Amino acid sequence: MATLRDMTEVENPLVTKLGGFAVLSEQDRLAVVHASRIVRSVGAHQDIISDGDRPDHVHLILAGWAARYKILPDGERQITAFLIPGDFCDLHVTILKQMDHGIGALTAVSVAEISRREMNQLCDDRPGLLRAMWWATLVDEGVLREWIVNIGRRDSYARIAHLMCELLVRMQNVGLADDGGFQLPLTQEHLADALGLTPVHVNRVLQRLKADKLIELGGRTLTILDPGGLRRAAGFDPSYLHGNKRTDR
Amino acid sequence: MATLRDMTEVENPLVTKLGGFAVLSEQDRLAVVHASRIVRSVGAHQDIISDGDRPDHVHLILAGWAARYKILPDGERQITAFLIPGDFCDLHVTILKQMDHGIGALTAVSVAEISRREMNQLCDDRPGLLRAMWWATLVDEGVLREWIVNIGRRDSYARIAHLMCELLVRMQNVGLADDGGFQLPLTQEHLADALGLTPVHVNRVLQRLKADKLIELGGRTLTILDPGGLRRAAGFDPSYLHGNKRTDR
DNA sequence: CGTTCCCTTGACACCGATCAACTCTGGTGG
DNA sequence: CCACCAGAGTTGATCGGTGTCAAGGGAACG
Repeated sequence: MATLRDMTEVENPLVTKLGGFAVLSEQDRLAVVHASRIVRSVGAHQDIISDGDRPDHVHLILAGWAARYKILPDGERQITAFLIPGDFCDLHVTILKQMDHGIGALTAVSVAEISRREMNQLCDDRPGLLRAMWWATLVDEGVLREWIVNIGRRDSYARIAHLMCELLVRMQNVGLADDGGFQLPLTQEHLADALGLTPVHVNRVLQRLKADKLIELGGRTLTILDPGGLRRAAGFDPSYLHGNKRTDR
Repeated sequence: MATLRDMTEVENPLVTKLGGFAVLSEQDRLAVVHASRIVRSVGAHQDIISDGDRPDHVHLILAGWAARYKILPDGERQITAFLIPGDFCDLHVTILKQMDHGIGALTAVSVAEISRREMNQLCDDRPGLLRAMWWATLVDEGVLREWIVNIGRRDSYARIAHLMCELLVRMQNVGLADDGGFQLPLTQEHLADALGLTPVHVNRVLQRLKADKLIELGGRTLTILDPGGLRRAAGFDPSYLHGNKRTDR
């Protein structure tokens, strides 16, 4: 029978994600799990970190969805990233004076809080982990660039399709999705704020994606009916996610 | 009379940029200059690095303008970053298998090529530099996020104004601009590809910015006539650039 | 059983795209 | 020195994708 400890190890999404990139030793895995032991729960619609904060520890999402966002003077919101289990909120923000954006919980979220000191030690002691976390950081940067491309140059139909393709791969990389789909707890307003559209228009485009038999979306679950068709509609090329062993062909 | 060597030291834009963030020792400065000794010239419209490359050394822009870009299946281009003197093209790409985007020279460009090994040594020997380069990396990430906000939520007028505000600060940070303006060698098509607009529309908006006496733009030089007005029009908040001592109030 | 999100729908407005000239400028070669 | 040419900027007419506004419907939850 699995002990609670075993289960925590198995389910740590960061271990899953990094393990898809590099071979981690048993000690690497244990070190990550150990570092994630201090957990804070954040309710939906609460900030995990606010604009202007200077956190003294690093936050790692263990469960639930969050979003990086900025608020404009006129009150409009732009989401710059969706954070899912295994994602760091602020891996290196201690170098800067303060956060230049907020991170809000979209659902109930569990975050691990890892002290600066422990983080440094982790990187010093386990170069394999350091390298793997570097990789994760660079992938995050690639995602940012792809979002610029998505918002700047794709029409609303391809844009929404592209986001879904990306989220599918990322959810697979942490073991939270199979080929058929995953839990997507976002409202149409969240999608709109991430994609530079209005909720009304997102609604209409989602209906077209459903009518075209590319997806099903209801309750809080997204089903990908036609992965190839969705990728084609999106012009999705996953190379910017830099190959997880699990999801690469 | 200044020797060539002296001039190189004084003018190295990375030294200027990092010096705006942290106090660098004379040795730090010399180390940067020494590392930048191998220079390659790239003609306008040439790629400095192409999509799919796996460079074995790091590229640092010493003079001229370049752009990160991605080409979509339908041939459309999206620029995801403008690179100016003092900017790294690919600071950590050696961790990844290959580039997921290209970097093209917009003007004639001088790039320093710094070997992976030398880069590592630099960071190991000079923790002050390591920290300063971390800072530069985090600022680059902040810029990416701000571009998402810019394209996603600002109309074309504020969008173009915002880019100009950003470029002004960044050019000031490397000593290539005063309060009044700077050399801007971009075509209207470059601006369009960066901002998710068409060249025709960029043209019309530029005319409005001129008519409103916010800027002058002709030849290859941008003059900011009304910095306050431009910032207001853009909704520009420079905090995402994380404070250079030179340009902070 | 009511309240509160969230989703949905329709009519209409408008920003920015598209298409197709035309002009200007700087560089090049005769 | 001038004629040409290519690349960049400019202009006008028109189109269409997405935004806006306003109202209604439905499901979850106390």
